[in-house]
Amino acid sequence: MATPDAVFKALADPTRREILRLLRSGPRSSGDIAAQFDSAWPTISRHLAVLRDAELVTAERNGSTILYELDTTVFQETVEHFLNWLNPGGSHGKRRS
Amino acid sequence: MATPDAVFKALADPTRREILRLLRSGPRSSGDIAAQFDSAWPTISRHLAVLRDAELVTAERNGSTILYELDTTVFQETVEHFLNWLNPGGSHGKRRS
DNA sequence: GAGCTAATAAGCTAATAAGCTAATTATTTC
DNA sequence: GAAATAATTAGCTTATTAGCTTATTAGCTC
Repeated sequence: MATPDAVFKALADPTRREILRLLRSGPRSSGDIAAQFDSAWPTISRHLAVLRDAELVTAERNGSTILYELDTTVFQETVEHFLNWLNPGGSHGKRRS
Repeated sequence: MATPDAVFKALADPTRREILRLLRSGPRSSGDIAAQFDSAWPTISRHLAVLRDAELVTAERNGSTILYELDTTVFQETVEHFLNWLNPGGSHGKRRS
């Protein structure tokens, strides 16, 4: 399992969140993703590595390209766990002691 | 509203998450919080400032001390918003419902 | 106001992370 | 195997952040 550190840190960058958003519509290749941004290709590649480490995306080679795919399970588990951890007895809605 | 940047960045540090955990049991003074950690007092004070900026805690002066209190609403809103944003058609609460 | 305590701000150092360009590793194609 | 394309890794620079120590602000007590 990815650590909360890795997950939250990965999400703290707007470019990376934008990459995740881009992947909502389906898997895309690294180059395809990089083409959507102004940053240089290697820069996006490194962002993708951070997202991979955090297990927010999965990468799979498909012939000559590598397809990245959104995976929200780790995020959801991290958040759920963290909410329970923060507010053990409580409701999930609003804080209400 | 605190930006997602601020919220996720604040949560990316284990010391800060531990501070939040500590505040589950109720409001505490800065000094009281700092006493629970090995780090120097000003260091914890700065972590608290980061948490304040992210609106994950609220600070209220109470006589000579300042009381910090956990506030989970921003976190919950950020996460909820982000999940919807990520997974527009999908379920929000629990994955697989 | 002087003295005391609680907390933050300022200033510094070391480590981490983002961005670039150039070089390297895979994979397909000829 | 050489050439071409896709993607990552390496190396560098700059900016941010965590940690410390010292200095300053805010409130209380006398």
